[in-house]
Amino acid sequence: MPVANAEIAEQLDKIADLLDIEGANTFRVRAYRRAARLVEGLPRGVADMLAAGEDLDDLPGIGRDLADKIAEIAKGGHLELLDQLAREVAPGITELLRLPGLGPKRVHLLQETLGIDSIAKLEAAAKAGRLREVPGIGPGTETRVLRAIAEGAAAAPRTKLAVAEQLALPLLAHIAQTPGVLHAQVAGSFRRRRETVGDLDIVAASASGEAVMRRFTSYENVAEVVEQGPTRATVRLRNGLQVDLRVVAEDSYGAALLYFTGSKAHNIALRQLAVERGWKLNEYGLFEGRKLLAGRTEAELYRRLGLATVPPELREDHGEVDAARRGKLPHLVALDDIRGDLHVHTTASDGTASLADMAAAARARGYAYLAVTDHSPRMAMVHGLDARRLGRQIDEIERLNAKLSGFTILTSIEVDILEDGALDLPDEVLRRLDLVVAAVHSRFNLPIAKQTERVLRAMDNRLLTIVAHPTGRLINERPAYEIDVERVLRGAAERGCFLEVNSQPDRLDLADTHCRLAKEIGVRLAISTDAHAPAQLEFIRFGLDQARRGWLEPADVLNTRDLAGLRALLRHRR
DNA sequence: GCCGTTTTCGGCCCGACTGTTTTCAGTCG
Repeated sequence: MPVANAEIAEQLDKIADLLDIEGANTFRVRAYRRAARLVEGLPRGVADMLAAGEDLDDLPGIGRDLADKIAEIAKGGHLELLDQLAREVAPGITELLRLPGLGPKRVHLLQETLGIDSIAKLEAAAKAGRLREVPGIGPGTETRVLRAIAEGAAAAPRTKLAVAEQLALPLLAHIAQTPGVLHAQVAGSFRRRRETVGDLDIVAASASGEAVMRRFTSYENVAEVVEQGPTRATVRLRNGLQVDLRVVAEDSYGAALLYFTGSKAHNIALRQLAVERGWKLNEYGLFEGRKLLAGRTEAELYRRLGLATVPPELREDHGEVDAARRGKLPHLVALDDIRGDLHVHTTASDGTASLADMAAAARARGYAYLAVTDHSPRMAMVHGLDARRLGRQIDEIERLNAKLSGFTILTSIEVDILEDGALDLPDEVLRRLDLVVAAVHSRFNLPIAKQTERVLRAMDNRLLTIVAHPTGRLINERPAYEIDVERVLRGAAERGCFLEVNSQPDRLDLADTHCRLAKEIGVRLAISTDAHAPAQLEFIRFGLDQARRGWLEPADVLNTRDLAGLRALLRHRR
């Protein structure tokens, strides 16, 4: 089994942590961290890239040395550097870094002076009141550390975007209503629309920071005020999510928004541009000496740096700065471009609303079409449709369509892809449908070659139109099944079929990096909700987020076509 | 450890808050 990119990133981060504790050159440490972020964001497996003879040295921030080390990890071999570091510095020591108030310097000092190299030893020393013997550490830090350990601070999973949204928007409204607040926005990975967020970052413009801070820290959902100053405060909400608020003057609002939206890598790239021009960029603005050149809006900051405004979703230092300089940023797909939904359920299988109600909801959204895709017989527990019941549904759709004008219900099904790649209904049944959505719902544990082959086999059937939730992952619950996404995408390109971006907040499958890979390979994607209730049609926003993060433009998306355009693409496949 | 029409050496992004301090290092984002 190939070593996953996430595992490689983890090892690189581990090396960075250990080097940091050891007191290595900070730029060397930074190089490892940068490499970890890069590997994490690659759309393809490093192992595959190496097998294809690609040189990792070509990647930005990766030189000969790191390329070799990454290759060594990817081959599953022991990394000599890591072994050596683990001998010099205790291997478990890196977990101490996750505690608040403990960074590399203090962790190093704790090991030197008290021999602490694990959470258990740290806890014992803190309880004995011995941490304060270490210079720079006092009773305050000791208490914080003990509390963090008690709360199990080590494992804080990231919050799904849809959940974060439900917490962020009411809080944002609360802050925006403070007298004197001119603007307020949620920045950070939330604004970049990453699939999960580690915390929330809110930026507000106001002349009186104290008033905003008081209102923020007294918000009813705040469980704890972690830190509070005149311009910055940190709180923890009742569910544990951390929220940072930063208040700036109106003249600096754009700069602060830019800064706190990140990503960190994007900011660094922008600052380098500023430095090249002899300027300085920080959260207060773009400066020439002490003179403010820009800061009120993001747009003017980008303009002064010679760039088109980069949409937040692209700010990952994945080529967007260069594209912005050359005027080649993509025109990202947006909600207005979506003409219909190609994956929804009704009460015929596991949906909660009737066919007529789902169609009415889609029509109310301004859509031109809706493909009804209930489950196939293999999904017995949800009463999947056999040929006869599907036939009845087709009849009902014809009756409804006859009464509707300017809106069309498309006949379809979410048919199971069986273990051998066959589809769960015979071709003569599938042939009657406008389109066929197919998905893997069983045998998630096949070896990667078999799982990949299974989906490729299914795509060999020219009646299959769209592969739904192609990796099967459930965020924070279940990892993707082992499947070679790149091979599936290339297979789809060869066969002229399509893959889905499933918009369910738990799925977001394909993921952003796979969207970008699909675009590079030339596979069009359907952004669908998999709605099981009328209100879930709204989830389309979350699928769009990931599509935008993957640089997709309207032309890359199947359901931006009007009905005639969609039918033309479907015919082409058959 | 990376990188280069200013450089193959000498740079590498920037500021707020905290705690433990008598002027600042470390942490954090």
